Amino acid sequence: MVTYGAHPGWEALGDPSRLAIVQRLAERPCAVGELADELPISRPAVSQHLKVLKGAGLVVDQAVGTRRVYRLSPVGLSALRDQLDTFWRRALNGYQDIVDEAEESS
Amino acid sequence: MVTYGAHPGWEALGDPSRLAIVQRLAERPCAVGELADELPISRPAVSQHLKVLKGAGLVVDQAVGTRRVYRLSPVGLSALRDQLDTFWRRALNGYQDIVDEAEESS
DNA sequence: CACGAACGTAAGCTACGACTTACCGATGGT
DNA sequence: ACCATCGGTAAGTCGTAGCTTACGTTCGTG
Repeated sequence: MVTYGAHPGWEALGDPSRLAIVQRLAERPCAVGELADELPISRPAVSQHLKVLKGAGLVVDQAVGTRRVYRLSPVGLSALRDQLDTFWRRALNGYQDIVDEAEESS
Repeated sequence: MVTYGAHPGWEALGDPSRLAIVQRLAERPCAVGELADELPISRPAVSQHLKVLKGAGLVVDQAVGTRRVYRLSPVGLSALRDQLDTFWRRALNGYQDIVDEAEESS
């Protein structure tokens, strides 16, 4: 298993179906059935994926009558965004800024 | 499976071991053996992960004598960065910019 | 020229995750 | 009160990703 203590959002976005769900939710908030209609998987499969995305803090849900509307969570996405931005910035300047000093975050 | 035509980088970063490798490479360029020493997996395992990361365009390798030094690829990371930034921005403003055009009725 | 170091690849095993069908609870309308 | 809709959960199957060991190859060094 070996969790490495990484943000669960990366594993959540690693699945193609979940990334597709996130892409749909980036366009508009959706109920479970709507997502299942647009995707080549069953509705329970979508439900399970949403559970993972919710556990990773990437989506939030809201009960509307008998339906549950899901939408993206800005706070959850910002964590991944910042980390990926760090990777990109480090790679961009050719590791120039590493020479001086190191500050760590576990 | 069902590829959805997504960027392969998401699946590449979805594995905890590969994310750990990327984190190490974000600090400094590394050879395969160096990464294997810092990680709880064997050297061939690291090699296979690097192959996936390279296929996704997230890392580039350079032969230095008998060693292969890997480092992050800015261009590969920027694609993921932009997409994740789009997700984040859409979620942040509460889908305000979508309301005008799209209208659904069931 | 031979030996060791560093790496990639092949083969094989194992475990986990993604998916399905079936079932059940909750909500809303008539 | 009844029924239909919507969604989460359980149980079970199956594919495949990830890991290891073993081997082949390249490069540098004595």
